[in-house]
Amino acid sequence: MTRTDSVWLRSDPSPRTRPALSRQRIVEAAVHLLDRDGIERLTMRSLAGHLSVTPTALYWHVKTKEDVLDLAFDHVFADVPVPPSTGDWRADVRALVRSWRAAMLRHPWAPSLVGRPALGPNVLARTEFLQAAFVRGGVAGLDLTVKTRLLANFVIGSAVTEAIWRRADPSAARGRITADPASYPTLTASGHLDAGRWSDDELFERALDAILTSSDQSKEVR
Amino acid sequence: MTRTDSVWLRSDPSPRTRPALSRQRIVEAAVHLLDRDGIERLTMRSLAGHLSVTPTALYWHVKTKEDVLDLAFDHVFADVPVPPSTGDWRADVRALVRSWRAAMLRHPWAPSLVGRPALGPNVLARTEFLQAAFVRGGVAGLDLTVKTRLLANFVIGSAVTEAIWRRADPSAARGRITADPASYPTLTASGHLDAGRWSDDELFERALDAILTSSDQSKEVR
DNA sequence: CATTGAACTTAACAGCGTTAGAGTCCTATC
DNA sequence: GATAGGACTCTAACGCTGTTAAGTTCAATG
Repeated sequence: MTRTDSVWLRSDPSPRTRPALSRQRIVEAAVHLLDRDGIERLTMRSLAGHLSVTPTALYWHVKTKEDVLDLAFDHVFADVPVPPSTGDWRADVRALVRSWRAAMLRHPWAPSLVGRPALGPNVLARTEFLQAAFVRGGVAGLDLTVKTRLLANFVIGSAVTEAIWRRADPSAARGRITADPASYPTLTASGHLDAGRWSDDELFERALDAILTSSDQSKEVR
Repeated sequence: MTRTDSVWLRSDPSPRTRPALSRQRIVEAAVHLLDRDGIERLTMRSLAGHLSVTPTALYWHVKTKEDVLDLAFDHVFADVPVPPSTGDWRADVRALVRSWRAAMLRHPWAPSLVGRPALGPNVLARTEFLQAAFVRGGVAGLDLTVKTRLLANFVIGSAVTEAIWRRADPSAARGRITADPASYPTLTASGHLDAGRWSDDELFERALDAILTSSDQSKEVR
C-alpha cells in the first residue's frame, strides 16, 4: 500500500496560495527591465519570462502593454519622494524641479514616454507640490498657470534632450554641424553640441535661474 | 501580319523608365499618412500601399522604418520656412520660436518623436537661426548656450504637452484631479487642466515673455 | 548582343501584442 | 465535507509587424 499523500508524490509542496502576480510586481519588473535593457527590448514575453509566468498571465492584471508603460512611467516618480516643503517657497520650487529632472534621467527610457498623458498619482503629486509652492509665494490666476506650465514644460524638454544625447553618439552629432560650417556658422563657432564644454547640470541650473529670476521680477513690478 | 509594336499590344505604354519611388516621395507620403491616420497606424505596408508599391520596395530607398520617421519629423520643419531675420533680434527670436511650435502642432504626431536625435537639415537650420539672433543681440559664451537650450527645451516641452491634451480627453484628465480634492487641493482650486480657461496660445506667449524678459534683464545687469 | 546594375517583386521568417478557452486552485457556502 | 464559483494561470493560436533573401525586369553601356 503506497501513501498517496507523500510530499514526493504531490506536484507542488505549497503552490501559490496567494497570487504570484500583481500590478505592483509587474510594474517593478518592468522598470527593472527597462533600466537594464532599454525600452525597445521590453516585450510582454520578456516581462513575463522575468516573472516566471506566461505572457498571457499579465493580461489578468493589466489591460495592455501601454498600461504597463504608463504605470512604469509614473513609478519613476515614486522612487524620488516629493521633497518636504520648507519655509522658503522659492527653494521648494527649485528642489522639486531638480528632483523631477533627476528622476527622469535616472531612468533614461522615461523621457521617451512623455508623449502620452501622464496622470499617475506620483506625477500629479509633483504638480500639486509645485503649484502649491507658487501659491505660497503669492502667485495666482493666469500667472500661476503660466509659471506652472513653463516649469513643467522646461523640465520635460530638458529631460528629453538630455536623455537623447546620453544615448546617441555626441561626436557624430557634432559632425553633422562641422561638416557644413557654411550652413551653420554660428553653431560651429559656439561649439553647439560640444560634449563636456559645459555640464548638463550647470546649463540646467543657469536656465532655472533665468526662469525664476524673471518670476521674482514680474512679481515685484506688480 | 500583325503589328507587334502596336500601343495596345505593348504591356505598358511607358513603363517606369524613371524610378517611381524616391526618398522625397516616400517622406511626403509618410507625412500625409501620419497627418491623416496618426502615428500608430503608419506601417511600412500602408505606406507602400499608398505609393502603389510593394513594402520591400521602400527598403531600396530607406534603411529602416525609423529612417522614415526621422525624415518625416525633419520634413515638418521644411513646410514652415525659417522667417527672415529683421533688424530686431528679439523679434527674430520670438518669430522663430512661434513658428517652431506652430510647425509641430500642425502635425500632432511630431511631438511624440522628440525622443530621438533630431539632426535633420531643417531642424539644424532653425537652431542656427535662433542662436544667430542671440549672437546679434550680444549674447555669448555660457549665456548663449543656456538661452539656446532653454528656449529649445521650452518649445519641445510645450509642443509635447499641448499635443497630448489635444488628443486626450481633457475632462477625463480633469476628473482625475477633482476625484481626489484632498490630495490635490491647489490643482483643484486653480482649475489646472481646465480646458478653455486660457488658451494654449496665450499661455505660451506669456511664458515666452517671461523667458525673454529675464534675458534682457540679465543682460542689463551685466 | 551580352553584361551590368538600379529598381522593384515574390516569398518567407521570426517576433510581436493580444484573444479565446480551458484548466487549476483557493475560498466561501450549504 | 461536498460543491459552486470566482480568482488566477496556462495552452494554443491569430493577425500583424519590420525586415531579409533571392529572384525578376529593364534601361543603359561596352
